[in-house]
Amino acid sequence: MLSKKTKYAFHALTYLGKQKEKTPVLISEIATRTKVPKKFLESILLDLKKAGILTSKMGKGGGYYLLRDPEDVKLADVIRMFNGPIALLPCVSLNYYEACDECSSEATCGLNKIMIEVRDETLKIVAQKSLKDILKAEE
Amino acid sequence: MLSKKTKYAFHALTYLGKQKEKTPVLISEIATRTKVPKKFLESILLDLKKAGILTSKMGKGGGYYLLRDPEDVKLADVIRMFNGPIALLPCVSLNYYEACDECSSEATCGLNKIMIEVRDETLKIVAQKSLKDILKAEE
DNA sequence: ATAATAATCTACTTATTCGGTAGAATAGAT
DNA sequence: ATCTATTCTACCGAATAAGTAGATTATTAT
Repeated sequence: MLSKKTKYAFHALTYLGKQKEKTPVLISEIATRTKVPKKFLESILLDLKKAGILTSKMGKGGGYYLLRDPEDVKLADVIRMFNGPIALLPCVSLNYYEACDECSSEATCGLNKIMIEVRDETLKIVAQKSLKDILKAEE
Repeated sequence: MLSKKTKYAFHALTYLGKQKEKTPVLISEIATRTKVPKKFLESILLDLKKAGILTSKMGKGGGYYLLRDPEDVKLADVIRMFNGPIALLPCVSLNYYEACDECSSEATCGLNKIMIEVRDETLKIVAQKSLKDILKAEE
């Protein structure tokens, strides 16, 4: 399951992606409209900024807005950032690989093989679909 | 990611599935051979017994053994039992469904639609593959 | 300059889950 | 009876997730 943080990140990104103008949107506006707790949202937006997906402007007239093109914000980026591995086991993860303590060899582990299948099918969707696809599906 | 408990359950089931004879196997044997902490393994085996996948015999010569045919132990059964939902969001789960607090309507939620895709692809593998497939892949 | 605005940073708190342990109770075999 | 081995109840510590509070810093308008 995705953490609430991850889900909230998607909600916030979707809200920002819907804006016609690329003018800054207040944290508090995003919070009330997406129903995400404001203070919790703050740290999420900050992470998205550090990742170069959003940027912000301080002071009056400030707020957050999308920096990257929605097409270039892949679901996998957001999931990895807030949720960690996409694979179901560390020994099958591309970005967070860790050897299995129990298995003597991955080559002969049946579970390993099947979990690679699951990973690949999930990645097929999640690494190709982007914020743009979410926005398109909302129309 | 799957919890260690889930992974351990698969290891134990695989070990039992490999037994030629259907004679009871000691918890301690399963523990040492699969490298799963014995006491933790106990509770896992107990859950598998309650689910009707394993059964046990007490006293001398006792232990655990498979009750169900390996083909009838789907990966999805084990994952749901120890890890919960297979879907990535509650609003997309078949067995653990919960409405989304933030979304006004699932019909118009773009994230929801994509996560249904992910769920279906994962289920395609995990609800069809069984312990038998794990065992086969080990050979 | 200064006041108002709004993001940023630091540091908690609280709840939940995970991984694991201890020990008593119970049942079966000899 | 006694030994063996499973079952059951309850607990513990650590990590993580979720959320809160308040001070600080940067920007803009007046």
